[in-house]
Amino acid sequence: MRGIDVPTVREIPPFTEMSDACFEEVLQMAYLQRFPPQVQLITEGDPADFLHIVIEGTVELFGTSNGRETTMAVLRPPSTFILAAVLKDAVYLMSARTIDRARVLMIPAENVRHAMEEDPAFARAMVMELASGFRSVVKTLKEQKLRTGVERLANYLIRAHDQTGSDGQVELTEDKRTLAAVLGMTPENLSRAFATLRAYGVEVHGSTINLTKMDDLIHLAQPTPLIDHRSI
Amino acid sequence: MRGIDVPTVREIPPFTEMSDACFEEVLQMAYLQRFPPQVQLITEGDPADFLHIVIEGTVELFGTSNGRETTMAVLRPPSTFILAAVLKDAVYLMSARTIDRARVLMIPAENVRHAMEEDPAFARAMVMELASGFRSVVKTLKEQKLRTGVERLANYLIRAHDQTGSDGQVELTEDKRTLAAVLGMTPENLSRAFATLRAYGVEVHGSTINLTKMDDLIHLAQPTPLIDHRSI
DNA sequence: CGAGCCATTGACAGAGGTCAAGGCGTGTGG
DNA sequence: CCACACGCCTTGACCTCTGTCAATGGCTCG
Repeated sequence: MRGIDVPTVREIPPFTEMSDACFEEVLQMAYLQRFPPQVQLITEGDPADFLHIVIEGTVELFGTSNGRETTMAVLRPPSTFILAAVLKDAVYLMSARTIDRARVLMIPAENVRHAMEEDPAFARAMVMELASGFRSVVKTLKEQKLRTGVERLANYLIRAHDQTGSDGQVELTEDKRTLAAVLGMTPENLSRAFATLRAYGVEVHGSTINLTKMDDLIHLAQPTPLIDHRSI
Repeated sequence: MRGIDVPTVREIPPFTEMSDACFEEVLQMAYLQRFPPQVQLITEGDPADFLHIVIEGTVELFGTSNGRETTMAVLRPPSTFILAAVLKDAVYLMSARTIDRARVLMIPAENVRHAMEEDPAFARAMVMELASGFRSVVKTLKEQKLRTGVERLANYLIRAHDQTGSDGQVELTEDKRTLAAVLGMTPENLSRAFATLRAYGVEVHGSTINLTKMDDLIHLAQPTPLIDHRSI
């Protein structure tokens, strides 16, 4: 293994319950690499040679077709990505690039598949990871098809609010350009969506957002655990 | 097992490589049920008690929120659905209803998870199924976000054409109302999309479609294996 | 033959993208 | 210290895509 802080990696979900022998073997051929912002890590259509795990920083998954581009997900640690492609020994369906400076652990696909054969606990963890990923994409698709842009923004703010202080204030963790991509709209449209939400007590001061009429906002957003509850 | 034609079930992908003992045990508690058209099989938000496998007929997965509804997928045999919810012992994220008359095999979630622990071949088949499902949803999301309605229809016709005779003729396997749902648009919009495609050699005669200018149609549709290739 | 469903078409409205212009803050260089 | 340039965000005008509502025509089935 190259450049790896072993104890840190050992605490990341897919590895916590792994046998020592398999852990050793998997890390044997793995890389831990640092990347500057805006570096493309993988390209859709390429064979899936490595399983990727975000250890630090932020990574964006995106898709392209017909000259258009769309953000599929934004990942923060600890997140595994392109697991399905690795298991099926297929090509990547999405591309990935860093947003922040980031550290990414890369494990050869071969070793991942082998470790799953050998170590039932690791296999179970990977299956759970895959199932969670599946459900995430389903929620994203539901959100995309069932909500307007304004509603997606409102629900995003409510989620961010619940996950942090819940004190009526939200600090955006990404610039608005990126937030627009996450929410599946253009930056211009995001500005308009914020303007629309002013009537629902959403006050924008740079990257700080105050929510002064939570009841009104929730009434507009209609959050549901079947879309908004991350990790269910 | 109740009402099950054992040899038939044995030939369905997840069961082909299963050990006899596990196969017996799984089927022990399973139901094979017949349903008339338009019957709701599962409801989003309910706990995932059974893994479902479509043996015959057509099943639609759909999602609801805020009084709106959207089709997530249309399944034909042999298709497993809601596998992720079963593995995570979570609630359904989608609802399901029959379109046709259908036969569905239902296996208690408990037994599925137990069989995966006991039978590595079955576990592997289930993981492959889950990974394939994941990639399907990703493709659906990409198609939804990157293509207009007209483009989605054009690509659907090209896929249908390639999968059947490839003789310039396509026979629609569902009524247009359902096709519109599959493509994520209203029936009115589907009609207009067909009208738009007339200029690209698409001639509609009831449920028979003639494609007389494949080159033009392909040029418009810009198909890509990373969205359109089913089972990659 | 009539009821009812489906598909089609037209008119309209809303959501969202594109293009262009301008404001504001930050940082750099004179 | 100020001037300028650059990037990001915002705003306005406009257009496309899509959904909604309503009316019509065709088909099937009782």
